[in-house]
Amino acid sequence: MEILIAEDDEQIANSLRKNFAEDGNPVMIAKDGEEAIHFLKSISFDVILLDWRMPKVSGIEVCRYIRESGSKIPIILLTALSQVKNKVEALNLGADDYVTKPFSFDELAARINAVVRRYQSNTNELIFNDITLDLIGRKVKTPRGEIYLSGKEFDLLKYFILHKGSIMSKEDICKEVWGVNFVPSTNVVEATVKNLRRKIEDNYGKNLIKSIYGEGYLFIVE
Amino acid sequence: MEILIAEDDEQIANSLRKNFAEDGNPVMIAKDGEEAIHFLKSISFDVILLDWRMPKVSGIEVCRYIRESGSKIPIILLTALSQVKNKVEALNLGADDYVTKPFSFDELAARINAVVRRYQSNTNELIFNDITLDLIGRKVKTPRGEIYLSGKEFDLLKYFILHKGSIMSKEDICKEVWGVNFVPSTNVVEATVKNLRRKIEDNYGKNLIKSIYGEGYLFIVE
DNA sequence: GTTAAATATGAATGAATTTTCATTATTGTT
DNA sequence: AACAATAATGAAAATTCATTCATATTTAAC
Repeated sequence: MEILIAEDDEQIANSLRKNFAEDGNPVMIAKDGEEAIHFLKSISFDVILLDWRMPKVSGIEVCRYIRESGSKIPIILLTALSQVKNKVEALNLGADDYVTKPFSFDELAARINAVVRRYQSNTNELIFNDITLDLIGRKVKTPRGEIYLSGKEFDLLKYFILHKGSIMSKEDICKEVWGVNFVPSTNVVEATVKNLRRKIEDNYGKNLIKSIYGEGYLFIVE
Repeated sequence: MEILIAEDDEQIANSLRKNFAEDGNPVMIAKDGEEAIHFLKSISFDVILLDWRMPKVSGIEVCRYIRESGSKIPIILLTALSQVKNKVEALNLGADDYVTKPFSFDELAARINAVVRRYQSNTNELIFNDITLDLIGRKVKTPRGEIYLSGKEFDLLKYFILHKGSIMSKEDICKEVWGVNFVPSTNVVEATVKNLRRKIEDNYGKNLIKSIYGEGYLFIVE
């Protein structure tokens, strides 16, 4: 999880960096609000921690800037200002949480997780290795570009990825993808699997959809 | 905003109810965790406030129950337990925030807003009056049932609702819905508007898509 | 290896969707 | 009111999609 910390107190910043590093989370430190905005323009983070009082541009201004630019990235204010009016201002401006110094690192970490979990659980992307399904735009992105799938193919791939690693019977596939409680007497499923295979395996290079004789299909996860 | 409060201390519960009522938010009070779960089964809320220590079923158990049942509804723990380990436990279990008693009502209200805002901004539904677009399932629900829209019609309606109340030029519509940076020499847009009008206005009864001569279209919001 | 069941495939069909076009209606301007 | 520009409409054409069918291939069990 990539974390951006905007904090002018070097001691606090480094202590945080050390703690996050122990959990395996890379941290980038901006020494003021201006630098934070600069970083945000080119790098993408999972969460942003902002001190309120900083040189040049304050944390609350950075928060306002981020939300006005349309980004929904999780923001946590991390400041010594403990007055209710400050908290209310920050939260109403679009901050997701407000933690007052001094704080426990464990609590901060838990709050970050809560906020990031909520953010990510609601993203409309389904990611498998380097295949990304945009569930709203109904597009499939891979490092080699976009694959164009028809409606049924997209639904089927979505079902496969959601149930990757376990065998999916044709009954279940028909129920979910075709909305019928029986396996059609024809071979629509096989035919659609065929077309889907052609499109994604051409792009991906290797076999992803395995047939399990007599049982169904298996989307391979290594 | 419908709020469920699970709190066995009647005084606190009633004080909260009064405060929320002043802001125009209806509140339901459960006197223990069991009652909270009972309410949750039949009524839908926008946010849930849980006391930790309660008779029969504790708040943390209610929280666990809600998340295990698959619901993503915002949950705030509201308790006297101020230890970090309690906060961490609750947040890791799926709570969105943790507020310790005594607390400022204004801060609580701001935290509720933050959590609900994040929840709602990420739902995959676009709601306009009593028309609901399911952006993932690509279905349109109205009180009279489902309307079936074709792909382009759905995209167009989505664009209209997202930009309701302001005039949309054909250039912008073409860019967003058809993915082209010019207005086609033919009248695809008008033709699709026609079909969309037929389908939703039949169902809705009144004119929703207004043509602005020489400028574009306007989705009416009263 | 043979066999029967299951799955894969290419091509064809049929259905739905998107787009086009010719015509009619509406709007704002003079 | 007449005109020109813009928008609406119905129906046809073109395209895309989902499904079917006949045939080929693969699989597991004997």
